[in-house]
Amino acid sequence: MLIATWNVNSVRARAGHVHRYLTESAPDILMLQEIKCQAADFPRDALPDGYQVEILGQKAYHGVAIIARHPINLVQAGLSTRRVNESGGQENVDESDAEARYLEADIAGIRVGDLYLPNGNPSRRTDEGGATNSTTESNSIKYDYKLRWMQRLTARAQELMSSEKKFLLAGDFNVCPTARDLYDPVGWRDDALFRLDTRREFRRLVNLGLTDAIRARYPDDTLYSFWDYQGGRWSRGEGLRIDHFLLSPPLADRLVDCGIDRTPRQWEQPSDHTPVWCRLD
Amino acid sequence: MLIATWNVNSVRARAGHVHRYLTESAPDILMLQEIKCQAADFPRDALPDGYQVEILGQKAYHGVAIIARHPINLVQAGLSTRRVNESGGQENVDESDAEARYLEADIAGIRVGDLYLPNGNPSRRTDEGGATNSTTESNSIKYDYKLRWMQRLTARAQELMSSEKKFLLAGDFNVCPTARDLYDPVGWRDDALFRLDTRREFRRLVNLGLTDAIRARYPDDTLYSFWDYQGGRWSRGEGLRIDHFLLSPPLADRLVDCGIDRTPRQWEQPSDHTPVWCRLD
DNA sequence: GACATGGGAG
DNA sequence: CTCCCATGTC
Repeated sequence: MLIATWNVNSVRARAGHVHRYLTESAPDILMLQEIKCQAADFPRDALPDGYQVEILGQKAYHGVAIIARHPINLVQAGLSTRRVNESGGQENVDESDAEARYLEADIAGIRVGDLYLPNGNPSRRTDEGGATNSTTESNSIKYDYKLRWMQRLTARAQELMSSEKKFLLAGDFNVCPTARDLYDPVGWRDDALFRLDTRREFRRLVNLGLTDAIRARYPDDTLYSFWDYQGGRWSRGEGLRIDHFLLSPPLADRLVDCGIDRTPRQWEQPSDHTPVWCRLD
Repeated sequence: MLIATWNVNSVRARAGHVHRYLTESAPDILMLQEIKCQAADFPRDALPDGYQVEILGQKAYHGVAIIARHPINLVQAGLSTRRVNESGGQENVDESDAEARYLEADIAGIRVGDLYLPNGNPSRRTDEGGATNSTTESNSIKYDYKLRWMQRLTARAQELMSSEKKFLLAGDFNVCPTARDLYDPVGWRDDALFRLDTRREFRRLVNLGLTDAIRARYPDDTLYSFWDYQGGRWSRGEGLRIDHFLLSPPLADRLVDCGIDRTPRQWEQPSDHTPVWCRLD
């Protein structure tokens, strides 16, 4: 069972890449982030024969999709616990569902959560004083939103830990878990992707008992999954590891191999992210 | 000597097409219209080895360029007679030079004028009366500008007829000379490309003694050089003949063959125009 | 319908 | 740097 995750930075701009990746790597499941379109605009011709797709989309931004060769049984879209009842009753939409960032499904006996965690920058709110030029620093609205979103994700993971046997969370977490996971830890000290508060919240999640597959398999390697378009980061080899697979204990036991496939980052007009994959027996 | 003209509708969007056309058809001279960029942004990699280019560009709209395998000796950019003097003295810019639409050069002993004539639509100004709902029709500002531009072009052609032996004018004239030159003469009766005033002004130009090469070679054929993107005009075969070669008498005598090459209109993401070409001995 | 622009986002 | 959108031209 081969499972992959990929932030494609617009599935319409990258339909050819998605088709090529599915054809050449033939994953059983591919979880996409930042599809940047509504479900109706998802390019179906990106899917080779035999693949199906479930989509949580919105206009212009965010958006996640799960592509698989097995039937996809949708469990929930969004992170809120309350769902719409069948008689059209009250839906209690969590703040974390305002944007299309989370899709959960059962596929071939595995529960998968596909997520696109908020970036959170700018991290600090800067109130500029007039003549004094004084600045007071507090968390920005966007950073607070990120932290709350992470808390909601952790709550969901907690539910899954209690109730489910086999599940994984994969996607673009927008978190560098440790200083080894980015090219310039000092320069990024205050960035929402690496701030101590971010890493602490990520550790809370992992400490539920999840396994960061890539780091478990390669404890000491420098591995990145994202290289900014700006500043020639790819050619300088300056990236971040922010796309992750978190495996629940029974799936961690089934981990055969995993890796980061840098090939698609070298294709024409690539996404700034490249696929991360896991093979389970 | 093979000479071609092509409205490319953005040379940056069509750099690959221009390169392919130059490679496959190998014209000695290619005159482009609607390059839609400043000279500095012209994609030089559109030129195969051995070709050079002279550009009159501006931001976003219009813009003409002459590409050739022979040295290009620029004569003038724009239609005004007065030029900048070398000591930086007064330049008398004609109204017709406000937009980048005309470039004239000597190449291999031939004077060529590359032009992108104003479209002129909307043709009529409509003053809506309030309660009465009356409308008075007079020429629009854009149509008047087109007619004046044509008059200035005719004046330039008159100068060339008097002083020069061999010259041609080629480009996007935005004029259907006769009812045979568009798919729906009745429907287009009032359009700036086919209005009687437009055709009359075009005839004044031709009547200086110029030869409309395509029509001279194919007196009775239905031939188009432009098919609107909208309404599936290409697939319906509904076009306009608005791109022309006008030859002065000595060049008309040297006309070996000419045609409209519909191939590039069938390439991926094509221009709405296709190249028109002439072979002179 | 397919270019251009400028602004917002990452 | 490379997407998205809205508006404007033809």
